Amino acid sequence: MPEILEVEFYRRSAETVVGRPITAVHAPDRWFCKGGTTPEELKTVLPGARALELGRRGKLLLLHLDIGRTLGLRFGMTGRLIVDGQASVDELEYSPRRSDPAWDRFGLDFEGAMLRVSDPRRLGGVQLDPPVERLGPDALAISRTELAKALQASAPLKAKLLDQTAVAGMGNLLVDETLWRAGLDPARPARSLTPDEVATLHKTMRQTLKTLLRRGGSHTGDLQDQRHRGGLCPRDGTPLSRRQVGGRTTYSCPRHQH
DNA sequence: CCGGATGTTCACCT
DNA sequence: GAGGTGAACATCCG
Repeated sequence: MPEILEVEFYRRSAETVVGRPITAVHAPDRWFCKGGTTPEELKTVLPGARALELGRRGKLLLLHLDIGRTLGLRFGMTGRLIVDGQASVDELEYSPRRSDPAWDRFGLDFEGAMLRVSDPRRLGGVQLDPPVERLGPDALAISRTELAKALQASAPLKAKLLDQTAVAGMGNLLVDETLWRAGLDPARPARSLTPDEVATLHKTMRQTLKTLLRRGGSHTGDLQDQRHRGGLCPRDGTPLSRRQVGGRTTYSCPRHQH
């Protein structure tokens, strides 16, 4: 997916629909409707409603509607939000360049605007009143204290950062980039971090998200070009370690990440 | 041809 | 309960 940065771009690009009434609902894929939400319900509830504002919690995009309901959009790994027929994030590595209309899993028409979720692999989804409370603090807003609390676990540091109920928004690329910059070993038990290390991680995470947001996305990290077998640490030239941590392929520098 | 890829959920173990 | 693993989703790429 889109990790938190891409979803933030989606949120911004979709601002254009605020205040406009929904005129039509496209929900051709029942499987894409999650958590008890059905195409029939969406087509009954949504027409006529207006978006009051757009929100986001981690990777979950939220349309707060004037009918007291909230529509949640998830993008999985390959989902894209298309606004007014134009993809808002062009360089989504694992999405095909051109979007096939057959991959439109959900869409809303507004007066003078439209949204489409194009998702080849169908890993995303749409849900009315999604359980936002199950997500941890948003990675772009989390405090040091909240981060420290999220790391009170024996699981690997990386696993907790990927756990959306602990911290919402971090994905595989952002976690590897952040831990590489912070000099922290992804496999360390989360709760083994000292208060100083938590402070460093917090500062580094904020700086990393800010920088990569400015650069244009999760794939613009300094580590990105070396995320392959035989890759070298951009900082010290050491061959990178490649292993599974928290169930995901993980690149880290054995020399400067501890 | 095969493996793996910015993700989440669930079943099934330990 | 916590944590780990593998499957499922479906397409593209090296």
